[in-house]
Amino acid sequence: MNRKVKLLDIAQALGVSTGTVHRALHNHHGVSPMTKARVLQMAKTLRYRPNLAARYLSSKRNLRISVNTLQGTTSFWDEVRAGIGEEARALVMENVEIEYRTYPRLGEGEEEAFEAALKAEVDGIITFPSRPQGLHSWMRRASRNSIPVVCVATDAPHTGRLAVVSIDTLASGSLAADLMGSLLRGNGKVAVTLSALAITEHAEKCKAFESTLRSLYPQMHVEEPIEDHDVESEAYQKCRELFSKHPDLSGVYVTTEASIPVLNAARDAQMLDRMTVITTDLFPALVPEIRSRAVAATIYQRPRTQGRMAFRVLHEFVMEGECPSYQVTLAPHLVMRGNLDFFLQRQSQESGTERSVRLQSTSSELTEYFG
Amino acid sequence: MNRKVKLLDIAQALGVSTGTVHRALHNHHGVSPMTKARVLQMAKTLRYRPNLAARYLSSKRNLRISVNTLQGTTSFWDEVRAGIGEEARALVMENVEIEYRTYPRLGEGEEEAFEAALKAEVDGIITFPSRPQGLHSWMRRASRNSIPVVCVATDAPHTGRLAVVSIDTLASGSLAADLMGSLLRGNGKVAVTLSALAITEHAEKCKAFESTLRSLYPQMHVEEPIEDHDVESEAYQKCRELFSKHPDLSGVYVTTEASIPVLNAARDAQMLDRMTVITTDLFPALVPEIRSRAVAATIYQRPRTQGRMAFRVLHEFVMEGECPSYQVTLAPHLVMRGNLDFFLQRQSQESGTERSVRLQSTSSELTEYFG
DNA sequence: TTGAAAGCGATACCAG
DNA sequence: CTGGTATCGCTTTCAA
Repeated sequence: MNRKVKLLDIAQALGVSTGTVHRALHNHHGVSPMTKARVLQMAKTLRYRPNLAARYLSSKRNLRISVNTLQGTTSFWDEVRAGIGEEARALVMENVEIEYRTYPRLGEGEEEAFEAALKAEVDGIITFPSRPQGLHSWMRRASRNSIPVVCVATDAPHTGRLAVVSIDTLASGSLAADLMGSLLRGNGKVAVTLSALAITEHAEKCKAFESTLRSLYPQMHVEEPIEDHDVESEAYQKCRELFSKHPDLSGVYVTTEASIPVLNAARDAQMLDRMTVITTDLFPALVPEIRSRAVAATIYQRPRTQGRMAFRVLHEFVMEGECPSYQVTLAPHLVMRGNLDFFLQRQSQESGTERSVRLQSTSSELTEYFG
Repeated sequence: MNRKVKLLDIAQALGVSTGTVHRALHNHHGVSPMTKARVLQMAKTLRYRPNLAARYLSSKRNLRISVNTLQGTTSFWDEVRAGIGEEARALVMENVEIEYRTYPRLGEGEEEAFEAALKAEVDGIITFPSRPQGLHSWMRRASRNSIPVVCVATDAPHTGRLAVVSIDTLASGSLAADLMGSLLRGNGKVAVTLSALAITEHAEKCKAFESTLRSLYPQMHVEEPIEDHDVESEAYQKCRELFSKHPDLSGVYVTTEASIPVLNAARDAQMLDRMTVITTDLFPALVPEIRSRAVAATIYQRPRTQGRMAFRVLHEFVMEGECPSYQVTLAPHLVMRGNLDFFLQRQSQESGTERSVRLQSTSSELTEYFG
């Protein structure tokens, strides 16, 4: 293995200066197309790769990235933001500023937040595209201005986004189906609730659930999915209707965070104790329901890890000019009463800022890492 | 936030040179105790933290770390090694040499491997302490020579090791118990197999399984654990005995990789189809068993992630002088027939070296990251 | 035991 | 458009 090739090598090979090489490589203005092409070519044949330490050391500029997410109405987005912050601290030392822009409800103010980020000329955006249609033109504009955008939790297709980080919907839905089927021993009628079929993520989970159930437990039956449009009362009402129409229903899979109204509906219909409920995410109100076995299991979407990955991907792209992966899909965790404490403990553990410092240096909490 | 404090700041504050400060900070020889103390003190009051980029850039030295693991008899250790390699490539650019030392069987040759690593004067060791007792004195010696050791998969207590990376045994055992209990609807007699009760990791899983089952499903009964001492024939024989003694056994939880002999024993005893089997790990021979539902679920121990984390922790310590966490425990993944393909796809996917390169630069596969 | 100074490789100027 | 060069903070070597 020869010595690493550096800017000077390619400069000398071409009889130009390192400055020129640098400008060519970063397509800065003021390089003749001719020399630029030659530099690019030579860089490739020499297999040049930049020394990141040197770049970081000499670079004055500091990254500004905007994190556009839902306000902390639920713990999910708080965790995502925490993950982003942790990874930022772990990966780089200073030179990264994170600007949080939050919006109060799904689709409410997210376009404004995105626009604000663009106006502020940030170097990158991490966003939860709750209404991809509305965001579409903004994201395309970002793409045109070559501002990288990473989606978390949900994808926004055809927007030129750099990457998505999300839980694998297929694995989620299929796991829920298999678990449901085996808990019910392959018999019975079950239902699925989701926010809206128009949301890719939910539709995919639902489809995976149905198809897995159909293929692995052919005797079981899945009712038409319930759309709650993220409105609690709607979820409650529609479930009540469902339950009265199907008093023999034996299971429900809630693909969204909105499991509480479903549980309440089942409880009020006095059907809860003979039903197997599988939910999504993990938040305080769900804990007692899991403990009491009202919820058989919940599919934990690892928000902290999603945040970490989103930052990591974005950072790697901005700093190194390359995206490690355009689609990061995580395996969901299954939480049941048995291992519930394990997850709760982690959540609380990382809220604190306990640190173990040996010498002097930065610190990063790795305990829940990859949780 | 003031400008970052650097070596020069400390030096000027003390009226010495940066060289002296550097030597004091790294307790190199040739610094008077007096100045050393002053430097250390000043560094602390000034809250000095080294600039890692600068350090990396100027440092000639390259890290050598030894990875001592079991030979690739099973896919588990291959995956662990792969994870280590990936993280090494992702985290640093060159300057890290990994020396793999493998031993053929549990406890066989691992002391020699460790000794060899010490002799080679590596900067750090990642090891699977299959027989902690035997390794004990070697590890203490490493500790005395301040060579950091990170354990993977199993801990080696009281050895002065820097950190452990492992799957949370409690979460594993409890999840298995809860799943077993709910699949069997809270009734029946079940058994646990393990390698040996002397191995902490196995004993913990077993204990967690028993206690969770007892508390959540008090009507169920757990037989005495079966110790197979990592010998396939022993596992098979003991299971045959178990099955003939308890023809009404309705479930088995295999806490180790040795699930195949258990399944064969159950099959030969013609009890497999009325038993619920929960296994550990995921390897080729297990795949058809999961597909055929001979195995209800397997607890995946995320070897690749364990490897990544082990490297990450070690690297962070060696480079930055501080350990992010002395105990990294990962949540296990539950794999059932429904989500099996998801995991298989990942495994194969990462074996390949598919890369997506945008500009020029290093690449790291993040797809399974945090898998 | 200490100080002074030469790099490390890329960035960002200022001249030409 | 291009070349030259100071600079980033730390490590390391050579003198003193």
